[in-house]
Amino acid sequence: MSMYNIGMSTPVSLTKSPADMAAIAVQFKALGDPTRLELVMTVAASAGAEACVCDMTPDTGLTQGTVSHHLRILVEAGLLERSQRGKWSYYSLTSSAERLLTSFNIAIPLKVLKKANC
Amino acid sequence: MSMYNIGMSTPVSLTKSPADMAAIAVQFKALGDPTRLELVMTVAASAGAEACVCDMTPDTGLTQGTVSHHLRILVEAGLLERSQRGKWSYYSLTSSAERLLTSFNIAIPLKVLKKANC
DNA sequence: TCCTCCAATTGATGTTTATCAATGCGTAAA
DNA sequence: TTTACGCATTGATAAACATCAATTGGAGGA
Repeated sequence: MSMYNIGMSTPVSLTKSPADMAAIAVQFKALGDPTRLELVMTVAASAGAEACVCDMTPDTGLTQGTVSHHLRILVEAGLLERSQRGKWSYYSLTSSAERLLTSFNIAIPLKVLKKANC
Repeated sequence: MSMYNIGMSTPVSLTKSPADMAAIAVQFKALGDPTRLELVMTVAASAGAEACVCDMTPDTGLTQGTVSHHLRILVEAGLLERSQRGKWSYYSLTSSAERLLTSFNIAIPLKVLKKANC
């Protein structure tokens, strides 16, 4: 594994393959739209950590079709999962999205906060 | 600070203001382009943690003007800094970008890896 | 079976974006 | 003061994207 420098000469190892980087770029791109970032936050903030389209649509001010379109992009990026129950589609965070949000300190699991003195 | 659930009912606190979220979306968007992600990685991997346009242009296969365009977007997103010395423009990571890459395990400072048993 | 409801899909449209070729702007060397 | 070099900027163009209105597709309920 090759070594490089980052910032003030702190040694680092670059650990991702080109395919990994491409997948990461797709996730970045998916979260780069304010509407989609809001949707992900809404899911994270929902009771049971899942939300259906009819819950999310009013907040956005967009049409149902557009929200559905954004949710599909988030699913294809590997950030949301879809599960249908009856007439409703429920979206929840993938573990990948959870790690991502936690890493960016956007949503911080309390058990991590409690370990802060580690 | 309001409380929510994430994943398997793990309690979390959402800590970012709308303005923060907008800025984060801009950074996600900037990194959502494969060329720009590559540019950031190139800077991170360069000796002295900085690179000039003439170094980065050949790798991308794009024209100099296009690379300059992407670098400007990264600067405006707060991910890169520009410093001119003589005829050359050197780009380096902002502390924001360093934290971001580290958080995503794209580039892992070794001193963090050594703390892995924490 | 028919009707209602939720969500996905389609087609169209205006906007944004990535890209190039060409030009302009400093800086330093000749 | 020319000349050469590195980089930013501009204008144009084609592709990608966000959005809406309308339609389609399932899943229950009447």
